[in-house]
Amino acid sequence: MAALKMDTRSRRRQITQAALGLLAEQGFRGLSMSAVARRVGLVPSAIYRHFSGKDALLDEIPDLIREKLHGHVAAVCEQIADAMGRLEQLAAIHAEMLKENQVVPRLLFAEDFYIGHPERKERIYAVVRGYLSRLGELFADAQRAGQVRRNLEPALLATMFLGVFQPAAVLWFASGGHFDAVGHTRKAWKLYRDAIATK
Amino acid sequence: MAALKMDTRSRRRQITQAALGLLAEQGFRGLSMSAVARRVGLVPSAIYRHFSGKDALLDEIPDLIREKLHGHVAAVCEQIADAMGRLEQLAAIHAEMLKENQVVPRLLFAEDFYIGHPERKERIYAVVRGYLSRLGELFADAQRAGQVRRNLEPALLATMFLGVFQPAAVLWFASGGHFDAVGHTRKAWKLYRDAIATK
DNA sequence: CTATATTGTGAATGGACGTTCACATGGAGG
DNA sequence: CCTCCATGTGAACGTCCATTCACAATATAG
Repeated sequence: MAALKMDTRSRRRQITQAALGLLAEQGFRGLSMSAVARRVGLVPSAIYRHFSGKDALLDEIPDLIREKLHGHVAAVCEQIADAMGRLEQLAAIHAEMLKENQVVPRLLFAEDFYIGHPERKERIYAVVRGYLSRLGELFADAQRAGQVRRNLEPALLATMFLGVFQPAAVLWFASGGHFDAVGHTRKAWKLYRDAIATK
Repeated sequence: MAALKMDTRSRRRQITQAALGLLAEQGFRGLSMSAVARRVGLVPSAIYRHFSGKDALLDEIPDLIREKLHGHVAAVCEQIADAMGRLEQLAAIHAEMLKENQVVPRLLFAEDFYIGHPERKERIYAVVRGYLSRLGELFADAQRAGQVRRNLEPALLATMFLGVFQPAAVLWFASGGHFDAVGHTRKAWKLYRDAIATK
């Protein structure tokens, strides 16, 4: 029954990843110390060798999400040079990776995560704003390339970009995975692209 | 300390309303039997005179939400005759009533609500689809009135309509009420309206 | 006014979860 | 090979919550 020993550095990574996985798959409710421990093959009390408590573990999560989101953008930017092409690909990625990206709304609407920890909500908000700001840069690129009308603010463009896949994500989630989020996102993107394109 | 007696019919309504209020204000976590009882001025065990258990109480909630959503549409349709005017007003209402309408995402992402009750998720999905279907009719009206291009499916139009205010709602929520959802929704609606308008 | 059914109360129960602690174990350095 | 510290274990504790139950209070019918 005894689990292999592991140095704290690796174990911490393993534990935070397990927590993120549980959050994505089962939501905040499934994120119990027992469940985390089970997932890494340990006993609940063993977690306390590496984290002072559940709070310390939860505090790691916003950063993991930020890295994940920015990872998507970075990957797209490496593959594609065209500004609008990048955005189109990003929309598609969001529609395809709903399963993993459920973490964001699930964490956002998990009250237990904020109760007594208002700074956590601010951190999540900062992550979202950071992502929107990055999207805004992409739209500004598209404007400089003459692909998007210059009278539209990048911040508005970025926020509305969320509207391209977010409703589809919600419907996909509510339908238990049946709603065709990829198809809807493709159509919505085309409409949005034409709406903001230079005439 | 003894609370006034009340017939089950009225008490049930009072209790379900209290539950809905708690859900809107504090989220699913705040929806404990003790909190519900406190809000109606009773003791937890008294709730069981009117509901067989928490499950029976929770089962009432989707219908309450449906009535609320359809109430918005009905009110707008009474006030305004023009199809596009109705939709514009609906978008504005959604942006203004974020505080109350938080119930929808809060319930949607409350895993505790579904665990062991898959039919509840289906019911919420049915409520959302019903609302989208109603929105689709409004867009079909606008198409018949020659205000919206006929080659766009009403279902797509309705879902994308959610994208007009939904990202603003999420940002408003994440920012703790600071994000200007009303302003963003107004701008987003204008862009969307022009994108789908007959040329 | 009195009897009875309905509604409200307070204490107690059981389960889930986070956390602690005394003890066991394994692996790296002497 | 042996020692010692970091890591893992299992049992126990406190808390919170939903639920139950014996009892009290109240309204209403007769």
